[in-house]
Amino acid sequence: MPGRRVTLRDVARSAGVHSSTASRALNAERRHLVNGETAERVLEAARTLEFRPDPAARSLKTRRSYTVGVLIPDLNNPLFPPIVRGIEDTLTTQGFVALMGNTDNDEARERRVFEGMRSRHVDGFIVATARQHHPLLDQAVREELPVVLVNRILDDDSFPSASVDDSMGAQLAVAHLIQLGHRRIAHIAGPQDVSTGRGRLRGFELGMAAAGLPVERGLVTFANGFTRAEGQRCLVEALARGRDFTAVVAGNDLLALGCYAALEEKGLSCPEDVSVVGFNDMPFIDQLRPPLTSIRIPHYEIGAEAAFLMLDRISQPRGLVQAKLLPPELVVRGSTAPPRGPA
Amino acid sequence: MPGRRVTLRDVARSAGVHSSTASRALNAERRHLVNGETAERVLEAARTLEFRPDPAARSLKTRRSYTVGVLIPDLNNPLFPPIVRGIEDTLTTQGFVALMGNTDNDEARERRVFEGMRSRHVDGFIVATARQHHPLLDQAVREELPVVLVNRILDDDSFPSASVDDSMGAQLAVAHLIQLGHRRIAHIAGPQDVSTGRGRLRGFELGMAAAGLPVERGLVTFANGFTRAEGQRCLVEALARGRDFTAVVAGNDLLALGCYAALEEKGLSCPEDVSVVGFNDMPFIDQLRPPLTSIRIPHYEIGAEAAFLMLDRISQPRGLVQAKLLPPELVVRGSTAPPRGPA
DNA sequence: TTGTAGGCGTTATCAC
DNA sequence: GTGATAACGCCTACAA
Repeated sequence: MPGRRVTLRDVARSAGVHSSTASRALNAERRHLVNGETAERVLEAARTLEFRPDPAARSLKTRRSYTVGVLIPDLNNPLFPPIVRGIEDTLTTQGFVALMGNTDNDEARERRVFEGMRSRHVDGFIVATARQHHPLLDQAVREELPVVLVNRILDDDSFPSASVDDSMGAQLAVAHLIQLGHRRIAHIAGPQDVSTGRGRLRGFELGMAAAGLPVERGLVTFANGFTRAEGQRCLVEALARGRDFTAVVAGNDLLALGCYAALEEKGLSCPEDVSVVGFNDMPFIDQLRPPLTSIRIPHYEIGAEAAFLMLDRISQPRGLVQAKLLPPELVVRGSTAPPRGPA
Repeated sequence: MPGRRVTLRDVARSAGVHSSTASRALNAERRHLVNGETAERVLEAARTLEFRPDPAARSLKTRRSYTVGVLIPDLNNPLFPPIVRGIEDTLTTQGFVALMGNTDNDEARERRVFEGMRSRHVDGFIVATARQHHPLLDQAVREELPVVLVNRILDDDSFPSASVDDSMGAQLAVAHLIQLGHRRIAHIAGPQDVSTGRGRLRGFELGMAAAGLPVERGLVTFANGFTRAEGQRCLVEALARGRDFTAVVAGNDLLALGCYAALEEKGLSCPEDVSVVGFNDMPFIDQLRPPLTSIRIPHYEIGAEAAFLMLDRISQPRGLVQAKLLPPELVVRGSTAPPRGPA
């Protein structure tokens, strides 16, 4: 029934004050400049009128758009929906909104999306696509646009970031297998040009070292992508070198699915012949045969954390650059068991 | 290196005209009101100065934002990522951008998201959350904001919509089972207050009728939600009535997963004892045991189609109201087989 | 503590 | 065909 939109003046009129007073009362940072009782009246009026400040008008004045650009490779990757939700839910609490863009890891597309957002004056970029060298990030920095990385880290800590402790995750996986009695453990490592691939490999090595186990050359195989096909190729390759391992830590769940396929192809069974641990705890992997043991990553929380970092950044562009590292969690299912024979 | 932002006045000054003239020259629709030569000069100036109109200012005046709000229940539902990508990819080609909001089917949250978008002057709403009665839609209509439904239809054709032919999908499933030799087929029907639930039930009935098979009372069980738990509950219930069916058409894949669980619980096997057909062809259901036969829905295309309808709507608010119905496709996998004994 | 006035960048509506 | 002026809704010096 309101029909027309409610403006600040309407609120002011209804509260019997001037619009500037209303403005002050409604802004938490300037509320102290106004009589407590008056402020209360304004807030009350705003509430009953369901006043919503117009971001366009505000933006015109403050040079803020209350909008954040989110760059992800591909929303269809099940990793990203929960991250995006975490981002969105958090931004919403502060009246911000997210513009989402899929880049498909395609440079031209990435640039197009970036420009589209920049021209809409986004207040910052949350980026999930960071490779080691990234011209877009440089440009954002030049234009003093805040950038927060999510789920990826660069080697130098030049950007705030929210991600999972990949190394710890891989260590959890290795420790679990060792506790089951495994001694010879293989690793299908993800691409080494992204931080997740590197971190998990390092964790694997650290985990083995912590148990005093050598990581021999043949135990690590490098995948060219986080795909099922690559997982299959790599494990087949590793098996071809002579199956001297009883367990595999896969760089992520898709690689683990590839391991399932490779084992089936070679007539081996999981977990009887080879235990498999995934990474990410994707939806529905508990429905696989066998249900996949995996490292659960708090994706939603990572997204939320990234959004918090962005909000910080927007209000304090020169603030501390933080790298939030969230702890992963081991989820034991049916794909891991003690090794068959004596090690 | 520009440092300061370039405004319309800068362009005007540089071209030696008044800002209103510059504005006209830069707007393709009003360019004819201005001397061709002058216009050329303005455009040239704009180009060299790298002028970018401020969307906030423009939006404040025109109430247009080149932005479309997308309301979905929950991005984590694997249905939606491809739909959203279809929407986004299509909008992008016309310089539009999507604001995404998750409602969790919660009315308060829905309203908040809606308001946030409205206040950002979105040019329209693409809505995936339509139940039969929907105050938000009424409000949008009152404010003359275009609304397009995606993946849902209302009974009256009051809104443009893009969705799949649910009835045809269920008919495909039934026909497939009949061809395998099944005669007594059960249906786990989804909630009847959403169009997908109703459409699939109708398709089931039509498919049975087309084969001259009766749909007896006990063969249809109604789920209270599209969840695995409900699927399990319903099939257990159906089995308890006396297992006189050899196949089940589930209202969607999650319900089908529940059927798997129910069969396991009762010591029955799929497809030997009971064939199961899902609906949606979610990612990774080909990895289940057995891989699930399902009805594939062209989600990306549905999203793209919805975006096209929205763009039409924005340029012609009074245009024809179209309901696009895309055809689904049967994907046969391991969960369906001929019935064991003679019917 | 509150009000006044002016402006953010753009476009619509008048005059000329 | 072009220029002047006012407004969109909000914020913020500055004055009272």
